Amino acid sequence: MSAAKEILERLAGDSLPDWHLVESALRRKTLASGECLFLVGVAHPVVYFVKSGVIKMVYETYDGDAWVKAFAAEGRFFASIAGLSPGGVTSFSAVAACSASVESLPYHLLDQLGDKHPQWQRALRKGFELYGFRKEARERDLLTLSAEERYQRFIEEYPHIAERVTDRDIAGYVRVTPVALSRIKARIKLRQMDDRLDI
Amino acid sequence: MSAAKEILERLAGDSLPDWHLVESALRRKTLASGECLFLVGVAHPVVYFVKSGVIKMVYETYDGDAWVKAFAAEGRFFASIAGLSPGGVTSFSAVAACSASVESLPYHLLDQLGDKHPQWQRALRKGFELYGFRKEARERDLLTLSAEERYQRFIEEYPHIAERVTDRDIAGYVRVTPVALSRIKARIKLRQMDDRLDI
DNA sequence: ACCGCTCATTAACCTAGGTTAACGCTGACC
DNA sequence: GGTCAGCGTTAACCTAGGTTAATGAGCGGT
Repeated sequence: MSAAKEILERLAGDSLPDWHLVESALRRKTLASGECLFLVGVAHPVVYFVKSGVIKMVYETYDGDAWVKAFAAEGRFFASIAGLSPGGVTSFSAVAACSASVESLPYHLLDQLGDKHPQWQRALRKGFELYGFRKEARERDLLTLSAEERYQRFIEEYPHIAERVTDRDIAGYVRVTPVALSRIKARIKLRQMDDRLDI
Repeated sequence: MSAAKEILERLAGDSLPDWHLVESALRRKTLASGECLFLVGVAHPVVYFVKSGVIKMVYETYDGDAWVKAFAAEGRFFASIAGLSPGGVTSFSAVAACSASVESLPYHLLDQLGDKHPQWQRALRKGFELYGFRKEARERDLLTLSAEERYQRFIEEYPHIAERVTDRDIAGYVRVTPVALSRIKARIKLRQMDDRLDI
């Protein structure tokens, strides 16, 4: 059975009708590390589901830095919400942070299914609710934690992602430069050694 | 006509049935500046609508700083998404940033209306979609802009809020200390004077 | 085996912002 | 009218992180 279906039905709390429509619209794509799924600033009303690997969503600034908005690993849906609504364009790019495979689905199909079946509308609503919940947490981390705390939390919370992406990308997620991240790691290691000596 | 109703029906793209249920569940509350609507860490499945004034949503850290997650002014809905789901607790506090009046609505009513009427489910979904869109923008600002840029963007984008809340709260939103914000303002003013002399 | 690439680390220097403290202003409350 | 508390500003000092550059390790391509 499709992993995506299972996740959506858990969201809806119900079985989802017309799944065959999803099945036939679904496109599978395999990506090498560094390969781009979509670029910032384009109309792209598509929702993705990660089958394997890690996708990073990045904001590129005018002066060439790339900050990592979020990672999506196996079992996660993602999309640029700004790029979903008619006339909207994506607000970030999506790039494979390691070799990955994804499934894609045109958003208008989900929208139609939502209008047709309350179960689907509910699944979508719960999906956005969950998205809002996650964004709240990310916003809180960016507002209230120091760079070092954000790094520590990231590797504790997402070890399965941390071990597969480069330190450079982790730095982009923590919102420091790779140089600063290297210093932070050295600082933590030093402190751990001190702690051991203190016993 | 209720301003909240108008906004919700625009989201749904349709008229909303059973509005009388909302009408009779709605509670109005007036708040003096600094008065608290709800505290962090409590079960609070309530959605608010701002009739007048400005509400600030704040994260309190263990060492006593208060960072401003967001402001909500007239015409905005808000809630702690984490506090909406059964068993969840609010992830921030809501406090009046100036004298304000709000309407409140138990979330379970909206949830029920959503299960009962597709128009409501759609309104809720669109509401969360909009919330996600806003959170995406906030996250991007925190990730890609400097403190000074965040301040400039805030006063340009929300002048009607900036003029009514304290600099202290603006600093909390921009994610700097009040002292640093004062320096930033001085820096900007100095540059503007230089610009004028350069003509 | 060699080249060339990207990545992680380290050092040196610089800057923005945090911290603490002092000062003046305003507005609420006796 | 006097007192007090909170706010915004400024100054002095400190620290975390940005910037630039050099170094070395790993690795795919030839």
